[in-house]
Amino acid sequence: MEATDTRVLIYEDNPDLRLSLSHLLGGTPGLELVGALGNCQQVETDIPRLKPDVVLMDIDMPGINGIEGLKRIKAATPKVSVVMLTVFEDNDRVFQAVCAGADGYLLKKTPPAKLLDAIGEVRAGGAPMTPAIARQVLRLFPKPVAPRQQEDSPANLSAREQEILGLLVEGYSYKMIAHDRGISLDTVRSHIKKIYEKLHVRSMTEAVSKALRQGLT
Amino acid sequence: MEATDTRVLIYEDNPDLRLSLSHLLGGTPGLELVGALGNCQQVETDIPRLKPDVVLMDIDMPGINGIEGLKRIKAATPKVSVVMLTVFEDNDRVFQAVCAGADGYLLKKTPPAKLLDAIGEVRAGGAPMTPAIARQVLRLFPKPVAPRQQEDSPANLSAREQEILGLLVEGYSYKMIAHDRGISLDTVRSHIKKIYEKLHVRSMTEAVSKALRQGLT
DNA sequence: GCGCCGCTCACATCATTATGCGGCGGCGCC
DNA sequence: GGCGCCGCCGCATAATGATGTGAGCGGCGC
Repeated sequence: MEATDTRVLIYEDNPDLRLSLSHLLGGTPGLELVGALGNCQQVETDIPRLKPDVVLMDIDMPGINGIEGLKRIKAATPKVSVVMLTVFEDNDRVFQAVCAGADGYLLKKTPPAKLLDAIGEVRAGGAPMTPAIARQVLRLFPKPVAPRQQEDSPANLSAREQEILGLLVEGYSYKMIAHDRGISLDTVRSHIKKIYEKLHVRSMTEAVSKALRQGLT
Repeated sequence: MEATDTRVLIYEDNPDLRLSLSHLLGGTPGLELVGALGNCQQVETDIPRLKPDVVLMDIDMPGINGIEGLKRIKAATPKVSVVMLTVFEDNDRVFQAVCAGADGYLLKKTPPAKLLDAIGEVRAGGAPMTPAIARQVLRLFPKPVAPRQQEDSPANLSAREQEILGLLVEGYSYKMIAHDRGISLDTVRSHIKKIYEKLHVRSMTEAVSKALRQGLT
């Protein structure tokens, strides 16, 4: 999938740490270190110039801090993934970073191997963060209205059929359903055939679409 | 430091997985498996009876599902930590789980060692989750604060890609799309490949599910 | 002009799904 | 007891989808 290396840009005001991060990333196959800067004063021009895929952003920096840098990056080029680096897991910083669209949040003491993992994860669409920070995020999460849909329309599907339809909606394949439910592949086929008949559809996508739209989930 | 073992309770309807989880946890020093149940019909009485510190809760269960079980636990005994287990990291489930107060969210395919780590983390006040799920949580987050434009970002899908995704949702096959839009089958494949990459899915059903749930239609 | 991106197309290969045929045991109903 | 519905299982074939590699063309921005 990835034809080229992942381009990584570092913002870190501590020269020692900047250097060691540079060495770490520079010496890793699959990664290309496109820059290691001590501040993000020129972040707006740095990004288009260096075209990073992933930015490692220290939060505590003189001048423009990491949160502000993050905001500017996300405002101009939201595609670029930004992983925040910090020493403390303080609530307020996490909150601000999350609101500003951070794609990950790691402690500086994160071991090198984990850091490299994290870059891979963020490239794969993940959001690396330490469990402690994840907890902060969950705590910050407001508890808004859960758009509760009322239970309705048995849609003449049997309980088993509804169950399997639910799994299809979740993206399960026949194989996965069979394995997860401990039944044979042929049985899954059998159930799905009947579901199709009852819903008057002829493919998984139609069934999923109908299920979601009619709230059979 | 722990004077007593961590008491763990499992809810998992798949007998095979339930058994292997039981063996894993039962054979781990520092953990005490207090139960491994196939459904959470009696969750309100299970908890005070078994007094778990940590609950591993499968999301997809017949009868009372994991989200509902989670809510009931949190309503009665919020101190108990609940880690959700699921096969797929779909947006809606994550959202519901987070809103209901889940303390962690892991994939079933999580390797045993990681699972044990996760139990330790949650006991230590962390919130174990996979990076991909963490990302979901972050995506869910900024809504209430909305520091800037909400711009429901078409998920960086190009116009053509959205168009084709729309047809998938309608239940069109590759062939039908090709014919309908007057392009070749291979072109349809090509577009869909890119859609999958951008949505981080691997099948039509997942794409359709994601599209409908994220309102890309 | 050059590079990047979106859109187009082709060929190939393997995996999964769709469909039709059948069979078995259990359960509730008249 | 027969009948219908449900859940389970198997085999076989054809169609469709998933993934990789590669390539041409036109527009846009620097």
